[in-house]
Amino acid sequence: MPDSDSIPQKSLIDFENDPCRFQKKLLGWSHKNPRPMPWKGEKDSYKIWVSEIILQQTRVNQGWQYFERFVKAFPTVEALASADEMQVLKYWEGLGYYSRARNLHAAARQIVHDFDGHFPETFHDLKTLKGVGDYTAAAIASFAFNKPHAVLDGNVYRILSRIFGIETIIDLPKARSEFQNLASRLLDEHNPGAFNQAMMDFGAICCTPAKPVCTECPFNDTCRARLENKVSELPKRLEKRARKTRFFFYVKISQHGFSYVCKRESKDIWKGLYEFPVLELENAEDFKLEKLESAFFKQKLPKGARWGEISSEFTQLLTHQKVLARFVELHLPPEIPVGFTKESALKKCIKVSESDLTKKIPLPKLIIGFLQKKI
DNA sequence: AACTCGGGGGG
DNA sequence: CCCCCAGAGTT
Repeated sequence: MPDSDSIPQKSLIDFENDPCRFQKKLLGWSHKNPRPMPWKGEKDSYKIWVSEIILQQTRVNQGWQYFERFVKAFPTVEALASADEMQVLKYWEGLGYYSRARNLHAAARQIVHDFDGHFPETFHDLKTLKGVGDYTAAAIASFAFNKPHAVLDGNVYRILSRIFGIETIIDLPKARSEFQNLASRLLDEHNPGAFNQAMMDFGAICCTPAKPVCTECPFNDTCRARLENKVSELPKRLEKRARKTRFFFYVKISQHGFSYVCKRESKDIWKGLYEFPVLELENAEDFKLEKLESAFFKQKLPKGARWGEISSEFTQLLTHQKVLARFVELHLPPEIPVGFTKESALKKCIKVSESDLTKKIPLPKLIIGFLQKKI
């Protein structure tokens, strides 16, 4: 372990005053390590925008099928703006972070109305779009319009924290400005798109979160984390919080080939998606029909209604919570209308055919899992 | 500044 | 299991 005096300070900070040297190493690496992607070389700002939104907190492998389907269904900003939200969400089904889809849709309408259908080109204007923050605005500005804005994403945090040995906890707001300033200083202003692309490719392929390939890294001679044996400790993050478990008891109503679903409106998970009438329970011991009967029907089941079996457990892991669900079918005779109860949980339901349920209604993965297992 | 929004792939 | 991913919005 070399003491810190033996580390050549000058060569480490030298990148900040000599960004060209950083750029040369990075772009040299990029040239030797091409990373083909479906949207690379894309000039259509609309498609660049869509790809950036889809890729937020999402791996390329997970997102690219969605991207291709999405731009095929909505080839232009006008097409997206004139679609309805349920249709847009259906194309997002299974991808997660559904506010991205709702914001994308709303922003398409912003572009048509506020920008007269002309895609905004400046960082400032881009940021007025819903769902477009610092990262996405910089990405679109640089990729589509060759404007000098450095992107700051998870890759960039990781790369810079290691090369410069920055121990600031990256979840903290002050880290954002610190890293943004550094990234902006290093940016190749004559080639911002290529620089940003190279940074992210480098982070995805070489300076990876676990087991980075330092032997092939162009910065391995001066990387502070490597010299100090801290590669696995950087970047520094906040401790994770514990995950809470929630219990959802779903009622799948079956009535001559139709079901009832309601839209999740509250400020909670899966906003905008649809689900069966649900009773949220306090604990796993409450999965009992009496609970449903008292909550939904005030103890009195409609005439002719018949319960099915309570399903096994279905679970869905989210970042901050775990959802544990059971389903039970309620067979209803055709003549009983949905307004059979005064319960608000059922009042807002819409009646859908089994085929619309899977083809048109955007559903959480949890529900899809139940539907597939049932068949 | 803290929290929340999904889901998947890899160690 | 745990980590984290081409982040953003809300409180």
